[in-house]
Amino acid sequence: MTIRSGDALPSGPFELGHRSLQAGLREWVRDQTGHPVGYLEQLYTFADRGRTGENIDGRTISISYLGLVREQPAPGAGRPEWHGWYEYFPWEDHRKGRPDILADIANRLQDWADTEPARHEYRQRRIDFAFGLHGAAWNEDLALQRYELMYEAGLVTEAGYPSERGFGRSMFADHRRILATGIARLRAKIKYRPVVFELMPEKFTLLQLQRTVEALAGLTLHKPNFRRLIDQQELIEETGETTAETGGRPAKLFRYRHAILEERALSGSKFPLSRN
Amino acid sequence: MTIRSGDALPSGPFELGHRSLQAGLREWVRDQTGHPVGYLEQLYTFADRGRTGENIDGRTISISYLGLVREQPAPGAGRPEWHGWYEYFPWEDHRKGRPDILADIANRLQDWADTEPARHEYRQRRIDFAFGLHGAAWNEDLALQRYELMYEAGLVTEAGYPSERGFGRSMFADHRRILATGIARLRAKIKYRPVVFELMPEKFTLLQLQRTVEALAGLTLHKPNFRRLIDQQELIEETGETTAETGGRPAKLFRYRHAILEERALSGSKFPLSRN
DNA sequence: AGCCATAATACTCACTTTGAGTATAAAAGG
DNA sequence: CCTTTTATACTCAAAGTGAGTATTATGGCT
Repeated sequence: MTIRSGDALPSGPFELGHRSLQAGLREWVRDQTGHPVGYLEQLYTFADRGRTGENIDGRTISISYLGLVREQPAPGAGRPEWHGWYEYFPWEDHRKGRPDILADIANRLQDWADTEPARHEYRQRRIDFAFGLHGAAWNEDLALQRYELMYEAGLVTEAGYPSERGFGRSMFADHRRILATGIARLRAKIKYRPVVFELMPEKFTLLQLQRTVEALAGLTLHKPNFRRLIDQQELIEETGETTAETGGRPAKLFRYRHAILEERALSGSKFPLSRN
Repeated sequence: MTIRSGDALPSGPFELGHRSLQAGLREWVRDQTGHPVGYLEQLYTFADRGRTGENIDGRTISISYLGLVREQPAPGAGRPEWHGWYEYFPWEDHRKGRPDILADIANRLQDWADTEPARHEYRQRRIDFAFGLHGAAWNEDLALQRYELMYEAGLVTEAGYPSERGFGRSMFADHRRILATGIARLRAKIKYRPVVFELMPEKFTLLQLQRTVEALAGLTLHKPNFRRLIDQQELIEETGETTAETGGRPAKLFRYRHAILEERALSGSKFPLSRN
C-alpha cells in the first residue's frame, strides 16, 4: 500500500505527541491512505550517514515497520493505492517458473563479479547462493540479500531515476530497500506464524488461502500437501457454508480460529530434547 | 558481558563521528569491556515516552543490538565482566529440570490474573502459554513474553531496586528487558543459523558444543540425536586431534567449516512446494 | 594388574512427517 | 448427458525423528 502513485511507502516524522512509535505510525498510515493497519512489527532502524542522499549530515534516523492491511472496500475517506510488489521486484515472482529477467540479472552480476579479481570468489559465492545458481536452489527468503547484491552491482536505482536505468520499478529514497526487507521478513515469518490470516477476509476457501501464501512467497505450492499442512495446524475451521463463485465444484468456506491465541508457537522446539 | 559489576549492559551515545551505528557500537564495547564483538545484529528500537524514568520527556531513542563475544583470555587492556544470564532470569534455566522458583512465579501471576475479572481469561491464556502451564509445554523461545508478563504483574523491578523486591537480579534502566529480548532472539536463531560457533573456541569437542547450546537454550539435549543433527548439517569437520581433558575416553576435536558461507540457509523451504 | 567410573562414539528401530501422486465428487456450460 | 473445472479424499514410499542400547577408550583406585 503506497502513496504518491506507488513511488513511496507511507511514512512520517516522529512527534512527541504520540504515546509510542507504533501509535504514531498507525495514525500517519490512516491519514495518508485511509486504511487502518492491523498487524505491525518493527523491521529495522537506519541511522547511517548519508543514507538517502537527501540528508547528507547523517542526522536522520529512520525506523521502518512491516504492517499488514486487509484489502477491503475503503472504509474511510481514504484512497489507498495498491501495488503488487512484483512491480518493484519482478525477479522475485516464481509462480510461473523462473522469470526470464533473471538471466539478464545473472549476466550483469557475473560481469560485476569478474571486474574485481581480488573479491571474485566471495562475490561469486554470494551470487550463486542468493540467486540459486550453479547448483544452489532458489530460496524465496533471500529477497533482501538479492536486492543488496544488485544494489552493490549498480543494477537497481533508488530515488527516482527513470526505471529504464535498472531492473524493476524504483521508489523514493531507500523505500525500495525497506520494502525488500519487509518482503524477506514476511516470507520467513509465514512459515512459522499464522500471519497470513491478517490478509484474508473473514471467510475464505482453501484455494484462496493457498493463492495468498503463493503470492507472498512467489512460489506455487502443492495443493494436497498444502491442505494437509493447514489442517494439521488446526488454525482454521469450517463455517458450514460453501461458495460457488470459484467455478467448478463449490468450495467450503473456512474461518480463522482466533481462539488459538496469536502468539502460539507452531514450530515446536526443533531441538533433540532429552527427557528428564 | 556487562559493565558496572553486572548492573548494566555496554552502551553509549550515537555520535556523528561514526560511519554507522554498528561501527560506533563496536568501538564503545571495546572501550568499555576490552573485548571485540564478533557477530552483531540489531534487536529493537525503543522511542517511547518516559521509558526509563530518567528521561521523561521522551526524546531518547535507544537502538539495541545483540552481540556475540568469544570468552577468551582478555586480549587488550580491558577487564570484561562475565555474568551468566540466569542470574537475571533464574526461571529460564531448565537444565536441571523445572526450577522451583517457577511455582512461586506462577502463584503470583495467578493472583494478578484473578484481580481483574474483565481481563481474566486473556491473562490466563497468556500465562499458561508463556509458562507452559495447564497442559501447555515449556517453550524456551518465549523468554521475552515471560519477562513482559512478569513486568506487567509487577514481579520484576527495573532500575536498581533492591533485588529482594522481585524475582532475579535487576539491571539499570530497561537493560534487563533488552537482555530478555536478546535471549529470546538468540534462542530462536540458533535453531536455524549456525551462530553458536561465534561463541566456541577454534577447536572444540562435540560435548562442549552441546553444552554451549544447552546453556543458551536452558535445556538439556539428547546426546546421540544432537550428534546426528550436527553431522547432518555438515557444519563442522574433524581436526584429527583429540583431547583427554574431558575425562573418560579422549574426544575428537572439531572445527567450524567457515567455507560453508555464513548466510547459508539450513532450514530449507518448509513449504509444500510443487514442481514446475 | 585389574576393575570401575566417566566419556565418547556407534548402532538400532519403531513411529511420524514429508514429497509426490492418483482417485473421486460436485458444480456450470454447451 | 458429456466435458471442463475446481474441490476434496486417499495412498504409498522415502526421509526424518524420538528414544534407546551397545561398544570403545581413558584415568584413577584398590
